[in-house]
Amino acid sequence: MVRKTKEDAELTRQRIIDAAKEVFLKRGVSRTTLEHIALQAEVTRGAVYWHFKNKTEIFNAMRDRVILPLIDRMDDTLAIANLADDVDALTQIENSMCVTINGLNENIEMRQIYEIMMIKCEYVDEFATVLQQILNNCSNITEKIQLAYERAQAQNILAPNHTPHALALDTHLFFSGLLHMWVKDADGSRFRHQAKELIQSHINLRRKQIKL
Amino acid sequence: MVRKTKEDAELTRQRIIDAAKEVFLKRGVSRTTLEHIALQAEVTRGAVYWHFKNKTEIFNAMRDRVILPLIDRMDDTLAIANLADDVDALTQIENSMCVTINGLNENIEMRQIYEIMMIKCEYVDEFATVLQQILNNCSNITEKIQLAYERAQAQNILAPNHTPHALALDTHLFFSGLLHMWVKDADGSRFRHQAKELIQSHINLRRKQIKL
DNA sequence: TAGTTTACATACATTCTTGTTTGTATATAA
DNA sequence: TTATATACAAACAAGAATGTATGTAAACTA
Repeated sequence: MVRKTKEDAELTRQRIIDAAKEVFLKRGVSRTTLEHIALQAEVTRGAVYWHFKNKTEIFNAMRDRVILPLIDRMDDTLAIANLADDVDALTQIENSMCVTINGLNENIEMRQIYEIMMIKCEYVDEFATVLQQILNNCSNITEKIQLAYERAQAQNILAPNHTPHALALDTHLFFSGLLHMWVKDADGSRFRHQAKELIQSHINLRRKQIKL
Repeated sequence: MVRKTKEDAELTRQRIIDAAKEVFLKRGVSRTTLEHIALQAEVTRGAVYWHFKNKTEIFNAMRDRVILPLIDRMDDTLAIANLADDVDALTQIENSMCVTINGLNENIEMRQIYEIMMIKCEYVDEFATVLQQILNNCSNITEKIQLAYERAQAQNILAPNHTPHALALDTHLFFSGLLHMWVKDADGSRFRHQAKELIQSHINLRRKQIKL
């Protein structure tokens, strides 16, 4: 039997992405051949070439599976709308970071794809554009964090003598480093188990101390 | 003419490493072939195979050129010996980070090799061990930073309510993120130009505020 | 100064990948 | 119900890349 229904076809497409993810993780993106992916997906290269133009397209499809939802969630957590709730702006920032860490902890796929993107992919040629997207994303997030810090300042919960801009950059770099280490620390002995404490302590450093 | 003197041979060895660096940067480590490297070095693959067993060995040789000296320099800056000078422990930490940023600013080769290691290399198989080395290095640096924070505490220049351990991890993650962004921000528009200010502000956040 | 080793260049064999082409059974649309 | 497009499998062709084997002239050594 060859021809499948549209639903079946979409299913194989997803299985190819799944397969690619597994192989990318094991062998790195560059060393992965379409044959590897096809084998893992239990189809032939014919199927792979039918659904995707090349490896880059598969990579992007895989990436979209986690990146798009994630950005949304971070945005949500940092949104001004949440001001209505009882969380202050600093807690908002803390939560926005914890949301991502939670995602990594609970969602195996997200963990895998992050690992691929961070240490199993070379950002050259076609992949250089991905890097630009990542950088743009960083700018966006930093801006939103800065807005949150400004709100924190207005709420008078921020330790004095620091500008929201500098704080936002510092937080973003901290978080960026945390994500990298979280991913690299595969056995979880160094960073993973204390990620949340690190985030808390990072935010507490910025909180105005209550005078006794 | 074929046979060269020992000095000449060492020279071609270095030229091969130089060439590898250039090609790695352009094409990524995986996509680089020994033929590419040979061409860039204006030798044949025969010469490359004479000096190196394979691509991994070239990569490691390249890596050693910057990693080994760098670790030494960071260690020096954080060393207790410097206590004799007039720099306090927090300034020591600040300096240790600035030393690396300075290196990146001034040393093209260091910049290039960092870029290769961070975004142009896939850490799988033989390269997985490199990742472990990097992680170990991170632990060492964090420990030394922690010691410096403990000294800062003893010097009574540290803001209260924060443990040296947490501060050290936070600083290390910040710095790790900074390095990553510094490298990714190739056009220098986002991070490179303000790296030092970011470091300063990161350290100032920890400094006990002088009471007015 | 003759033999040996070095520092490569050249040539070869093999395997891996890729992209394309062709074939085909079956959904689906008209 | 028939024509066409779909969703693949299978085969093909061509080029890359690797590792090794062989050749060789000059440097070094005894």
